[in-house]
Amino acid sequence: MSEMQKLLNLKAAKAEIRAENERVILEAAETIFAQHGFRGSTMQMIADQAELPKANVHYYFESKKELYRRVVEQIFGIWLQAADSFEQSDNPAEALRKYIEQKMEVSRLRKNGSKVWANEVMHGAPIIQDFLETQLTEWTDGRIEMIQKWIDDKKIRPINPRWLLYMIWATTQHYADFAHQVETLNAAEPLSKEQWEDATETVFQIIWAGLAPKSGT
Amino acid sequence: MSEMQKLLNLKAAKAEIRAENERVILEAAETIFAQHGFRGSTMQMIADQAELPKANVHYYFESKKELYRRVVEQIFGIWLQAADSFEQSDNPAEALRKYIEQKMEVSRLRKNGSKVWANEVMHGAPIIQDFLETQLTEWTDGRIEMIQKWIDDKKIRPINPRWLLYMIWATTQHYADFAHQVETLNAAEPLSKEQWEDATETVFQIIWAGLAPKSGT
DNA sequence: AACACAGTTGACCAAGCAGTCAAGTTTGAT
DNA sequence: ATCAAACTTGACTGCTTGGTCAACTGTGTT
Repeated sequence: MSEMQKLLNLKAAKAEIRAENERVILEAAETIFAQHGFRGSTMQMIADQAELPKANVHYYFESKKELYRRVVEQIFGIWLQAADSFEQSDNPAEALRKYIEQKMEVSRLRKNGSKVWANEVMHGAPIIQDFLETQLTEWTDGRIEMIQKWIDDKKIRPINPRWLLYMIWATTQHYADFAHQVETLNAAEPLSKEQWEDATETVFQIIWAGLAPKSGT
Repeated sequence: MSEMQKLLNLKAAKAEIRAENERVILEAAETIFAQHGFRGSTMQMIADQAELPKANVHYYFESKKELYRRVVEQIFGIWLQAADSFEQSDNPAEALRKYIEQKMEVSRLRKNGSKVWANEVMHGAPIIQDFLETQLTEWTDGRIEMIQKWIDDKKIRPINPRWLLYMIWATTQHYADFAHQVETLNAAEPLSKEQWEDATETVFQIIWAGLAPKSGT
């Protein structure tokens, strides 16, 4: 075993502990930040959620802000990933269906992340303003161009693509950000699998019927 | 001047001071709570915004929670008021147009209120859960019945009315709650009057075209 | 056995904050 | 002029909380 190899083994073992702990803390932080917002969350709450002493959380993340930033960055990654589904088809109906389905899945499976993102943006995006200005702007402009092309090709009716995108974002995120309201209005029950599917289908149906030049899928 | 009259005059004068100060404080609180959330806002910030000493704010509102509750209750009133516009016509297209227009106006003019509401619901509605369970549930059930009747009368295509309502809420509130994102994507400019009108019209057009049995308004 | 080093943890501290209080001021009535 | 009652306000207090620190543990190397 060379010196180098030994060092690498040691580092690998330690790195694993570090990776696992960071994962646990990030997950706990996402939950707590989603429930209480940035200021409403305490490092103690996050530590309790992660089942670690508070000082240990500070060992892995310099500050509360740093931890929060990491959580928000993670969400943005997921957001972008879902956004890719827009590219999977050249057919407007299929592309939109895939994107809406994907965004609804994110709302269902990553409810906490969506809430943290919503909170961050609602308070003026103090942490991730640069993401909005660079990556989000680029992605949005690209998609607008794409939708405009559909319009030029008479594949969909002429509407302002920007407002269409906002409509999709808003509607799909609503099921995460306003989950509590949705559940209260659903006799205090979480939506069932069938309800999620029905809601997804309805959102797609209304939007697509609203866009199609004549009718049909 | 009777004893009673004198007392009433005094009371009226004092009541005016009280009413005015409460108004100023509530407005300041709405702004600050919208920007920083409940925990992120300090009584000092609210006092500064209202241009009053902090102790004076506490003279009019027992506690931060009490002040917050009053702000949220006020928003709910506005929300319900906008909701009335749904009733103004028996014609689905007109009723929906009025409602969407009204909700977009609320988003434009009462951005801060919308944000406070969104924040409250997102964090599990700890303060206004009773409103959700009573008034909001009643209103929603009523509207669902109404939309169902439109469907039964073949005035609109058969969709689940509940998801339609959520779609309208989500889309219109998006322009208030995510105003910062919308502005960032609009070259850091607030939407112009024309853009607001265009967005409103597009939202209505897509939804209505998505609902109409055949086509046209 | 001695060492190095990443990880763990209870105890502590300084800053910030909601809420209090007691001493003032203003206003209208007599 | 005097009084009462509502309003005003600077100074204070006790608690919460982000962050630190120094002592400790576990593990693999020599």
